[in-house]
Amino acid sequence: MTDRQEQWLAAEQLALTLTEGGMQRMAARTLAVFLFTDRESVTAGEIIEQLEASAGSVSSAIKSLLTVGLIERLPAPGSRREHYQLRENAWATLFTSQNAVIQAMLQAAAAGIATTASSDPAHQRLTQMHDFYEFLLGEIPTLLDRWHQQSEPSTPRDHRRA
Amino acid sequence: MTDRQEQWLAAEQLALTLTEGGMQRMAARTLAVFLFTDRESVTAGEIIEQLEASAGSVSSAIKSLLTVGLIERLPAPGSRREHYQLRENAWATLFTSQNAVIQAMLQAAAAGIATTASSDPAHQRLTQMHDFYEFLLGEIPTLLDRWHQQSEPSTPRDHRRA
DNA sequence: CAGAGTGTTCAGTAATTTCTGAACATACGG
DNA sequence: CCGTATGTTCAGAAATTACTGAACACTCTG
Repeated sequence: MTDRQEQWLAAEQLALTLTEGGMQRMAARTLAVFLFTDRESVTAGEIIEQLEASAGSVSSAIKSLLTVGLIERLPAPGSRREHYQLRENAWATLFTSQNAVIQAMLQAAAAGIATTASSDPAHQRLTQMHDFYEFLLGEIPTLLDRWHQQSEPSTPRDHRRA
Repeated sequence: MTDRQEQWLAAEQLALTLTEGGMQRMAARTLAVFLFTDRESVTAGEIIEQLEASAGSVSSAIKSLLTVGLIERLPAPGSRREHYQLRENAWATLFTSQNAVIQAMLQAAAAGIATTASSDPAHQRLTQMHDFYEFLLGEIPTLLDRWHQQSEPSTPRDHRRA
């Protein structure tokens, strides 16, 4: 098997993982193309060809990736085709999108706490849950700060293991 | 509307959120019951009644929650029914289960890196992705340590906002 | 402004996931 | 032990989700 074939296998594998993590199937496969392509930017046609999918499904996948900020439309280079590429901080964005989930969990917990007496065992459980997710939510910005400091500095050091 | 009804609404809301986050529907609803019930422990029959679901689906939901360690079977208190309850650190467990996803992403990235030349733009993208998830994976244990320190100390301070 | 190349939308269909119901297993109680 | 209450499994039904294909819209080009 050629390297190229292995690459697309790895890409589909990644897409599967993303799908299990809650991402829509075609969006995940499309994202994988953006990651594994050997070009700087990609057009819808190229994605259609690579995934052997319909224009319709690719169109909506691109739309959703744009919406969540994982890819961006390139300023049209005079061509008739739209070009897209993976955004710089796509992975941090993907991670951050979990915040919405955490927020929702917090709200659900708060709603439950508001309607239970403190003697109710549920009150305790809900409070524990609430505290945990509140903690998480507070830690994430710090975490991303640390990441940006580690990856962005003007003297990019070598990350590889010894 | 009574408080009790509001509570179950909040519970179903939470279940929906969990489902969007990738959890199976009935497992999510069952987990919500464990969280919002006013009892110390719950039996399958009570869940069936609360969710108006079939014995079969509740049985498999309980099984999967047990498998991932979110609930535990209580030492039978002489009764014929099995009793279950939410485990102490359920939320941390749920959060930690994301590690598997991160691991898979790392592997996919590594597989792609291995088959691309460093001149290939994909090589760069994959390396960035790999570095990010490696960073994340390294931070999570620290994060949970901090949580346990904050929540477990013998002098449990007041978490509420001023 | 007509024609060709792209992109988008959406109704219908295909595939997948999820739930149910009933048969089967298990264990307690008398 | 037998009967009953409870739990589990699994094939099929129901519901949901995802994809396609074709009609429509837009935009550049000559």
